[in-house]
Amino acid sequence: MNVESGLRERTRRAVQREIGEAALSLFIERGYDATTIDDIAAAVGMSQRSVFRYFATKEDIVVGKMDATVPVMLQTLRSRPAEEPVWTSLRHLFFMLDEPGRPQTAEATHRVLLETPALFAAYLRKLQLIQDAVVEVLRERADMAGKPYAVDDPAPRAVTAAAFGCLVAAQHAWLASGAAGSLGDAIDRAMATVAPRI
Amino acid sequence: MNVESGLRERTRRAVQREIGEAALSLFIERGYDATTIDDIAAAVGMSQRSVFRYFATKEDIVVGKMDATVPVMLQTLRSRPAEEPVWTSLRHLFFMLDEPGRPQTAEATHRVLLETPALFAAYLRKLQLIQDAVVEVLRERADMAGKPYAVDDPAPRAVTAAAFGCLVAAQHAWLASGAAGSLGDAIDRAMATVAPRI
DNA sequence: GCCACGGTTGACAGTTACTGACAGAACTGT
DNA sequence: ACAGTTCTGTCAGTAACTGTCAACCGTGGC
Repeated sequence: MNVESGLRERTRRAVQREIGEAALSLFIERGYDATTIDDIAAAVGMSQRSVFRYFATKEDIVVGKMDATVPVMLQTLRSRPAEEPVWTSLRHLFFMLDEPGRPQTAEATHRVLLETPALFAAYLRKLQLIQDAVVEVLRERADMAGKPYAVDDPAPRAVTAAAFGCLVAAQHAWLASGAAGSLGDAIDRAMATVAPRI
Repeated sequence: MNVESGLRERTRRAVQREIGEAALSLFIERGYDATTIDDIAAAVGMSQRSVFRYFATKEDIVVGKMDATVPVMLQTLRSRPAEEPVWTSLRHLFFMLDEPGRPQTAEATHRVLLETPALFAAYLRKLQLIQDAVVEVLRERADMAGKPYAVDDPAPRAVTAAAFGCLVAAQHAWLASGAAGSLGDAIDRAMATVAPRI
């Protein structure tokens, strides 16, 4: 039994998912701060202690699921052609954030995420961690293309930060517009206003 | 007696400053998480309750002082010529972050700020709040220059986010280099790698 | 069918960041 | 000196965590 697919691991993920969905409903319904861990535990019929066995922190119940998308994002980035402009490659990272499947809850989720101070802060920090991983891949990519960045060259980090900044700006703009149109279009518009100097 | 300069207000700021400095020393010395509010209160000889009368949260002891720089930043931005490229104007916002006067503590402060998860998250969120104010001024500026942004144009927010992203990237790069050179130079290098599409 | 075992769970106690209430001390303007 | 405001410490309470431990439960060996 490897780590990936044991029964234990599967049930664990199922429980985690169930807690996450119940918690998100409560957060959307009555607000993040007004929802206690005990409320969430009661909603899924377990003790507070057990909820903390599945999520390290309350914020993690919302932003923790982003960890799962990181390997996919990195794989996406690695699979892009080496000659493609960096900005284009970075834009492809954000396609998976376009929340396929639940159009009506996407807005409510975004609202809770961006408008709850504690959650928004946790989200921004998580994005920074993702950026660290992305920068590493960008460096790999430049190495393989025969044009490695100097170790102290801030370019990959700065360009990545600019792209993620555009992402957050797009999410804000999209929410402000009442979630009119697709989030993907909002990201496109935001990223069209800035570009790396090649 | 107006709000600005009464004796009460001055002593209040003095106490706030004293708490801030004592807390920062402790954070640098033994780490943010390992320092309790009671430790800080004891260091300045007051009760825990009183510390919370000067700072809303523990993170605020570190990032709260940024609030004071916001009006200055906005004034700086407003005083820039309207024809100046936005990117140049934004770069001028960051000059005041170059920490004049305390070169050796600047590195330690940055390290605590960027390497303590809770603090880093609070810092990123604070930067977002500053960005909101900056975006407003950019819109004012465009209005007065006779070329207003459309209400749903993500450009000012995206460009601002990109600039602040470069700032954070520069801070990371500067720290990673062991604080070699000035932070201002690091910001220049980071911002040189990206530019708005005019 | 039974038992040993690793992982899971709930109950409990403890720490820490915060908040509200209140009474007394200190300070301010007159 | 007095009245009103502000500051302060104390106390009690909430909520997010964390460690501990005994009971429980599904899996595999016999």
